[in-house]
Amino acid sequence: MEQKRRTRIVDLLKTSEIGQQTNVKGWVRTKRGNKHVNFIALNDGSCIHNLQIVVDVPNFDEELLKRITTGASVSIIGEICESTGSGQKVEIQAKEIEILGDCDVDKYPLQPKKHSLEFLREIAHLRFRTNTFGAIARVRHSMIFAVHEFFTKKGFLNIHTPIITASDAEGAGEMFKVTTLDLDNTPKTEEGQIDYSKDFFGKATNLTVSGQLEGELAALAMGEIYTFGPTFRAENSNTTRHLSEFWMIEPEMAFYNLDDNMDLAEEFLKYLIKYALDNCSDDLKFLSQRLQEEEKNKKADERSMELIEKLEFVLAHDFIRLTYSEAIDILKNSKPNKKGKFKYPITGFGSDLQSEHERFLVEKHFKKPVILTDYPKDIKAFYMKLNDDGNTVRAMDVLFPQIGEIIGGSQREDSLEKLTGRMKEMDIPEEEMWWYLDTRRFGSVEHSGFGLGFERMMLFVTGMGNIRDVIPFPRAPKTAEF
RNA sequence: UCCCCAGUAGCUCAGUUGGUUAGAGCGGCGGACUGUUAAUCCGUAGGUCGUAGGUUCAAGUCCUACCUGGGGAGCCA
Repeated sequence: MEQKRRTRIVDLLKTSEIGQQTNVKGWVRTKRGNKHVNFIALNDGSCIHNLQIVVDVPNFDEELLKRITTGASVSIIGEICESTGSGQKVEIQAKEIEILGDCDVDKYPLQPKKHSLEFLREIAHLRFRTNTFGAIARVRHSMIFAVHEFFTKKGFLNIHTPIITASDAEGAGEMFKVTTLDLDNTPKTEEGQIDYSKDFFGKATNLTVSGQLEGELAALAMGEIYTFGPTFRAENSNTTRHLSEFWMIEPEMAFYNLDDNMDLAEEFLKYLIKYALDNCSDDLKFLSQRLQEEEKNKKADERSMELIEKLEFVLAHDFIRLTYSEAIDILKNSKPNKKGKFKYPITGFGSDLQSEHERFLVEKHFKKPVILTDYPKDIKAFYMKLNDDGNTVRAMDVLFPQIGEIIGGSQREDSLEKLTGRMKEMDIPEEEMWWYLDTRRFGSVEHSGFGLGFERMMLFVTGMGNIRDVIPFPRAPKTAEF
């Protein structure tokens, strides 16, 4: 067979070169027809749509056609034709068919029918071959690109922060240990503790839970920076919103106060959403239709807004900004609180906001994304700037419908004295953080930053319900198969 | 980690107060149809009822433990 470079299906479907010969390669989704003509739906991952291959059966060997089964890979040489059927504009009239890889239908788990997401999670190595996961993979790529484009346009530098860290003081969560010690025979100190001085790095090391502290070092020299890398949390979290390994975007900006920080966060989220609408419309339409079918099984009052409509709605409206104290007042006087509908009733300042409260504010009260600021210092991290009231810190959480906290950020404490004071209160050892504190010793400036969980953004943009479906190879407790 | 729900054919599920030979749809396979759109129509094969114990004359069905999956909570992004 003549080996010409193949044409991608996404390009063929846009072509006007009727009558031209072309070569396509891909995986068979379905084959149907009769003894005279067969139709192959071929997909090569370049777009959500399949290309229809028309096969005049008498022109081909019967045994060859039998091998064209769901999942088989084929190379087709044929002529681009206007389709006489109604499902597509162009199709390929096959001249030569080569089976690249057979696919035993008795063993291949993907069938030409609808599969549940739970089942596909068990065969995650093959789920790229479905419409849904193909669409998600393409949207995910577009979102990655949009992140870099947004920050590049704004003059931010991308900084690679370390994945292995020695710092365990940040307190963002349980960490995965990194070691080359023989776990069956660990060296011990005189006190009987594990002697990490004998370990690879000469000290105890972990996988990073955040690039923020290192990001601050860069920001306090480069101005505006962002990180976009893998992050690890060893929490035993079993939810639809948590992963043990996820990708986080953390911008950090010198000379930004909390208001600047909020402006940036809102602009950033809207940029990503607009990018998806502008560049992933076919995939989003497919994901939306999928969701609409699922929604049919729900009660009328539990149905959510259509996906694209929802994305456009978020673009069109300002996020609501209010302080923690204002939120507490709203919640305290809310119907569910007065009627005792909250599992955790709101009594006043200091109450921690539970998901039920966040959901009430976002989904019932404002019906828009909400940015909550100025939380009590006791429920937030040590590095957040203390307000003049001495009680609250310049924190901000961006809350999205269905997802909850999508962004957490703050203006950072730039006073060395106040920062070390907070560290003492929270029992964070100063010695280990000397390099971080140096930023406050030498030319400290007002600065701010936030962290966006990339997969949470993916949940929102794709409308998917489980975070394990928006990352190709999910890592979660008891889950590391693929 | 806690609470709730589920596990029956390749997939999605039904299976009555415990009772004789385990059911459907989809998918597969065979056949029919000269252009189909996850085609349609006819036929057909396919089961260690999650695992291990227990109760009972009798267990897919009841009890216990464990495993797996899902939903919710907490932790958070």
